[in-house]
Amino acid sequence: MEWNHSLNTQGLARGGMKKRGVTSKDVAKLAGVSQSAVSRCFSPHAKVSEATRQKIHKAARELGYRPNSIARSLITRSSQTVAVVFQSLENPFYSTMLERASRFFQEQGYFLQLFAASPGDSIDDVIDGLIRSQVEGVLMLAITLDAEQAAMLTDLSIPIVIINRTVAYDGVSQVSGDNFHGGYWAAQHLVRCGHQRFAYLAGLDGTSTSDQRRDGFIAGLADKGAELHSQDIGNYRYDDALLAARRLLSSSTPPDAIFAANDLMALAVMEAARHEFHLSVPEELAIIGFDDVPMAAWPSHALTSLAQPVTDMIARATELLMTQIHDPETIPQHIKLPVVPMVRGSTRSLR
Amino acid sequence: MEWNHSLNTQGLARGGMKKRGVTSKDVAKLAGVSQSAVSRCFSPHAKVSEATRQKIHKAARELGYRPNSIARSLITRSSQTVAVVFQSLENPFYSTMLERASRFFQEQGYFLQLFAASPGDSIDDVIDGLIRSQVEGVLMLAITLDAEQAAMLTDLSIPIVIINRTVAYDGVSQVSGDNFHGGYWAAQHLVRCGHQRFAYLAGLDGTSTSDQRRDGFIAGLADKGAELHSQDIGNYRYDDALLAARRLLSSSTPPDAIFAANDLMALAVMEAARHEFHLSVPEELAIIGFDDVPMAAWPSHALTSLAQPVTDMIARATELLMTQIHDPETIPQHIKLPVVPMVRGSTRSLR
DNA sequence: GTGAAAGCGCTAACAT
DNA sequence: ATGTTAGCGCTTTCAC
Repeated sequence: MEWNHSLNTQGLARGGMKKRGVTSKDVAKLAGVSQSAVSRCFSPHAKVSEATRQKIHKAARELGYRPNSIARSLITRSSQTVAVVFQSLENPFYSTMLERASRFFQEQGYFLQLFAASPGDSIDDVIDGLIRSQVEGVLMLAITLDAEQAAMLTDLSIPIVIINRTVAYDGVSQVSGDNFHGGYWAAQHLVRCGHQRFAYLAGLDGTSTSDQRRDGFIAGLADKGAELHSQDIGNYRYDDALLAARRLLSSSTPPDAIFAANDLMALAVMEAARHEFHLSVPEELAIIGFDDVPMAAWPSHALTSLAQPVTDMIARATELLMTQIHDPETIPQHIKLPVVPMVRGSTRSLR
Repeated sequence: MEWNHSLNTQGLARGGMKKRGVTSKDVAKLAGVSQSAVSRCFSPHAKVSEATRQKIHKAARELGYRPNSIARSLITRSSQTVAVVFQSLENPFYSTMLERASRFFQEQGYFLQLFAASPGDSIDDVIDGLIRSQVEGVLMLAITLDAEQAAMLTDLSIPIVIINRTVAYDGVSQVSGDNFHGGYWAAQHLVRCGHQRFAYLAGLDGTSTSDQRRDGFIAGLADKGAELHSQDIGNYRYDDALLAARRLLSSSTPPDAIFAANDLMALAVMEAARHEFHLSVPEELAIIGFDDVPMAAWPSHALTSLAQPVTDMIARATELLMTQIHDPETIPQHIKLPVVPMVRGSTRSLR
């Protein structure tokens, strides 16, 4: 204990020196109890007498003791940590979800580790990090895994919930909007409004959301005897969508209706159409987005969009993850939530 | 080892059962070496012969071994984790910073733990979490600490970098824009454009950014012989700013120029002015924001704003934090970066 | 109710 | 270069 003595006499006084924190042993010594008594005292179901509880808390407060959760994790084999993996936070749809998830897990007494999946890179490095840090569950924000990657985690009984992407195998939970019907509605609505040349602005190539929305859009057109006039890709990003919009609208026979795979891109189309091509929206160009981010409702944009129930989605996803963490027998679920058309000024009124 | 035997014969085969992960001991046994050899093999400066390295890696790959970083953290007393604490991610200014920070720390081999500071609540709970989880550094996104709270962390030699808030004491680093001069410029610009009634839309009450921008604004007005006509508060949030804008513009003598403490609020003012009060911007109402988020530059908004160098800010902050983590002797710095006026259509042209 | 003792999975001396 | 040993700070039997 001489070591701790030196800590208290000079370690705290001088700045800059790397010192170890207060341990349960220090508290035990000051309180005159055993180290295990201190440990019990900081456990939820403390079997300690009121008298010792007092002594220990007093000593703990004096020393500024906080249980080291790393040591706790090692012995209990539970990190009390969940991971959130994301691609990009440019879309407020995802930053909102992250914020909600963060608050939710924090309330549940869990820590949240954040992992960024770089667009180009493989996600294997992220998976490695997830396993090394022993997270107890993973929330994937618009991240796809193949079956093998998912198995790496689920084999270690680390549950996964994927938001806004669908995968073809079981074993992971997923929560997403009804992309197909969203696309379908967009097509039917545009046809009903009397448009002729329908373009699709895709999100990220090969993502389930983008593909399903496109498939629904094409099916919706087909059922009205119409077909896709043109398409381009905007990677779900504003800047890329701006470039795509310019390409689409520069055509000698440009589309008169564009369905974009998310609002961010739809708004880029709107900016380009109005301010670069001087088209009136919706008379000369109708635009529909997806997500219904708050900006879509701003009167300047008045973007018709398919609202994804973001509050519901993140709540279902986080609760599902917690359930699976607490009971590993829980069957992973595939939840598909309805999307709701929000008709605004970026599409013509019917008739 | 009988335990591990049962693990391998049935644990992996059956699903749903909670099993422990592969440890360095398992790998050692399979490779026919000591456990410490395995440990060395996964350390940066491995002093192992090529032969054993091969054997170990082969065994590790076979078993799917990954070092348990919790155990490593316990012995090395370093969690390889930094924390980011935020209030809200509604403003893309912060979600962008978070994304950048996440990628930066990940590249440096650090984990990132995310903590949400609830608006009303004290952040003592967050501080408790930071200490318990033994983070090695803390990035505060627009979070203020008082001296005592900061000392809790710095006494444990956990460096803190505060972004976009300033505090009056030393011991923590801070990176922010030059709020005062930003406000000063806004005032001078509005006066030069010929406006008469100047309103300030404050951010969150008592935050350094909001106060400094207001003080600069008032000083800028005063130097032109003008003064503040009215002010209101929007809590840095879109919705609250919308309400504030309605209050300001409903006055019998409404302002003809509003300086908002951030772009999100400025855009709310713009929406209300144009679409609810049918005012032309900038002829009847000039608007200036702060931050220069991407949306500000969209032609529909063309918001004059004071650009904060977000890329620079987050880079300086993260690098500073890493420096302080690696060398505890590093003196905390207070960095104030210049803000750059971006003149756009929401203010009249001069003369 | 309380303490002694045995680890959790790893790293880091210290021998060899 | 490799193995042996002693912990990191905590939780959790197990006696008492």
